[in-house]
Amino acid sequence: MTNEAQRPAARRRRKEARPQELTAAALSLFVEKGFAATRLDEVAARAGVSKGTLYLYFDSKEALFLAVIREGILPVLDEGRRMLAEHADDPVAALRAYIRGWWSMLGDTPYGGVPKLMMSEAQNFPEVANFYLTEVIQPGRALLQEIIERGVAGGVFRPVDSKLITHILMAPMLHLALWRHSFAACCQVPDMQADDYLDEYFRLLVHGLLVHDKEPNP
Amino acid sequence: MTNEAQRPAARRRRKEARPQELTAAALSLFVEKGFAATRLDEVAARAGVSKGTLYLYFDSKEALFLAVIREGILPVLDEGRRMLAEHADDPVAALRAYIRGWWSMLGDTPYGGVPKLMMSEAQNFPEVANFYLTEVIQPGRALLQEIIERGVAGGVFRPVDSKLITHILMAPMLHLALWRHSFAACCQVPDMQADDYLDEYFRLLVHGLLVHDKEPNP
Amino acid sequence: MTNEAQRPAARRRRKEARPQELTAAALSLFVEKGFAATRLDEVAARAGVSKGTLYLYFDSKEALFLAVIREGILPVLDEGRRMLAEHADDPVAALRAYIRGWWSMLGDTPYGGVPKLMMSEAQNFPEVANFYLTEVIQPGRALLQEIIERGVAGGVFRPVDSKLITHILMAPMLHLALWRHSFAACCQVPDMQADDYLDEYFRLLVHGLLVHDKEPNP
Amino acid sequence: MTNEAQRPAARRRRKEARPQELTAAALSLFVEKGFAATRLDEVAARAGVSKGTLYLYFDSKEALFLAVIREGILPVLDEGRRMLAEHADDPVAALRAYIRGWWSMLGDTPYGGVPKLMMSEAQNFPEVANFYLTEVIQPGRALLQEIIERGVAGGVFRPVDSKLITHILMAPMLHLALWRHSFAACCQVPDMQADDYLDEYFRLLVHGLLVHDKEPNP
DNA sequence: GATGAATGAGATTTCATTCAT
DNA sequence: GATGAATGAAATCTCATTCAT
Repeated sequence: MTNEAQRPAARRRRKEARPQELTAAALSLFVEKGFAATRLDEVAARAGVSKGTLYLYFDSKEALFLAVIREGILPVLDEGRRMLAEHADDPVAALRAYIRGWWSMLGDTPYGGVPKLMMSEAQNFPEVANFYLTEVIQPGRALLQEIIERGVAGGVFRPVDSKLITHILMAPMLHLALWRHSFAACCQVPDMQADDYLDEYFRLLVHGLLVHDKEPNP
Repeated sequence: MTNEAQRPAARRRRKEARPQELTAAALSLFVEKGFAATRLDEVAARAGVSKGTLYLYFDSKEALFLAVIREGILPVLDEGRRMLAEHADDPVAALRAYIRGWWSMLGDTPYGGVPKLMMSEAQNFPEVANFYLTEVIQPGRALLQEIIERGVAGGVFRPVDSKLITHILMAPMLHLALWRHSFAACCQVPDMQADDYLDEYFRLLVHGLLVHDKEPNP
Repeated sequence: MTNEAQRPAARRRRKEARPQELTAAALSLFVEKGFAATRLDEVAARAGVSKGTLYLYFDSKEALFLAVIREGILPVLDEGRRMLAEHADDPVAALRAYIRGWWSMLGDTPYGGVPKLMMSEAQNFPEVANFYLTEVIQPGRALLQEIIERGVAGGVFRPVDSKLITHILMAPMLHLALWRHSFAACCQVPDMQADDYLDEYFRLLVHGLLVHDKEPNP
Repeated sequence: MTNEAQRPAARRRRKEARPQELTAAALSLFVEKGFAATRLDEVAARAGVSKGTLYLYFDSKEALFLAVIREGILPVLDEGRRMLAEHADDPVAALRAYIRGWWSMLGDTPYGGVPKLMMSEAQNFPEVANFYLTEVIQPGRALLQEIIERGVAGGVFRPVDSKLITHILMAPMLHLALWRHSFAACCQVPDMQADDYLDEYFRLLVHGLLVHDKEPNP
């Protein structure tokens, strides 16, 4: 039996990195084609291993799917909490940071396809959907809700239904990510400039569409 | 051969109604499970016919998919154009009508699942995606864009990037439909009241989040 | 109940002609594609009737096949016997008449595809093959054998194994028919002139390939 | 990936031998039943593998058919050319060698069924038929034509239409093979002794039917 | 640990046959 | 008698999973 410590470091590193190489390949394909339409052959090929190797690390295709979803999303929440604390006294800045942060740390990374994937597959994998809802969506929305509620309490934001509004507020961000992994990926559409999109969105949030006689924050 | 008009009326009526019965069954299943995960057995069973019957009307599973997408969406656009004309002089009312109309005539009907389906499958069916983009999404957004541009021209709306903003404006509506056909369909989540959601959204659009010293439209 | 005698003559004629219209269509398709690869849809379409009509006249696809083979071949044998009697005293002329007659009355008619069909399907329909062998092939060869044996007995033909030689003698004729319904029907090959082919064949039969010091028919 | 040379020898040998095991099984069944009537289940069973295995080596049933035809026929032509050279000065011997060689190296081997198969399926697979025509039939006939033309040029053979005559000369050989794989395989017919048949045929070719020593019709 | 040939259950697709009209 | 929509058994084909090497 080889002693763990005696094994060459390179190989040990490789072995430990394997599962993530596999889930990364699987993620990109699941997002691209959906779970059912993705063949494990392709996943293995994209990860540069043989099909059998997948089964050394994951019991089944479903287990692979679960691992894909589990992985790498939760750490982001901590970062979000940290940011929120930083801007505790300025709801507008916090909102801006939330939007920017969501995009740069999630939407614009390989994990940006997960919302599409989870929406597509929620009904096929109710337990996974529940897990994702509980562990990712709801905590993420709770952060946003807190920003909103602080703003309202501080008299900066209008009184709103803070639960409902989080759904509404998330939608344009999610849409940006969904669009990128659907129509933008297959049709000749002019690239949506994410930064411009998010800026425009932020202004919409803050001011609405109407022309106001007096600017609120001079 | 036999003259069409001479055929027994009952059978003819059935023959003509069949394709829509089949696409209706297929639509609901494709939305629920996705294209690849839907078995034709199930489609046939839900439509109350045998598997073979599907092939009397559609050459293949893909052809069925295309028929599902083609069907019944386009008429709605005319209705939208009519509505827009009705509110030609009031951009705010037109916007409200657009949002409400989209929901009642699309989002809240069996076709409300099509956005989810198309997003999920866009990369697997680029030609269909292109068709949908060209025939449905872009005309629909053009209507919205016109509302916005009229509002801006009339001094009612702030100047905005009218192309970008249509994406942003559609997002919460699409999200409502996507949510209903994904997490809401499989997880125990408190039902999102569509009317409240859309009202809240409309207020957000009009006013933004900020408290304004002076109401713009007294 | 309609009395047979009262029915319009045209209709009665049509009804009696039906089975032959159907077998004619079936024959041409069976020869072209083989039994298994021929769809009853096509047979019906070529005969200008509906699929269901086939089942008014034939119990099954196999029954149709059997009818195709049964039909219209046997009368030819009588004609052959007549011809043989005509040339009873001249084996060479009889042989020539046999070859020419076979081609003009069988090979060059719609039934010219039957040899191909029967060869292709013999192992799938042993009973039909046996029927065809007994009723068509063997009587046909018996005629030929008699020609040969008379020629040998009369000192005109060399002594030969008269059983074996009939197989050999039939082969070029059969080959002409097989070729026409296989490669000639699908590949760009120079048309084999049947008359030239059969003349050349007849000369080969009579003289062989060798140059003989003394020509037999100066 | 893995180096080909490092793979276990046993498995590699198997992998390389597989396609031929599969085409051998397919050939025998295609000849027996025809292409359409042969089920892949049967092919797999006869080859001793599972249905899925066929698809590791051939993309479709049609691809399997093409492979069956492609395989193993062409080498024989070289052998034929060698033989022809050997008998360059004796057309009669060359002809005898051609007949005997065709039978022993093609007709009497598993490939002896290919002529029947190709004739049956030519119209269903025009490209394959064209390939077979160009690569097998025409080169084979060219060899025979050369023998004939040398014989004529040398004054040994009568002047003949050398193109037509090759068709005629091939027919009895082909017929022997066709017969064996059709009626002989399913009906109780006295076995045709191939050697006797070919001898008798050779004599017919050389001498014809007529008695030459003395005027046949005194 | 890693491989990839092999499997077989299950999907899509075909088509001979039936039967209400 | 004639039709052709509908059927469902059986074919082709796919692919997650296994396991000998």
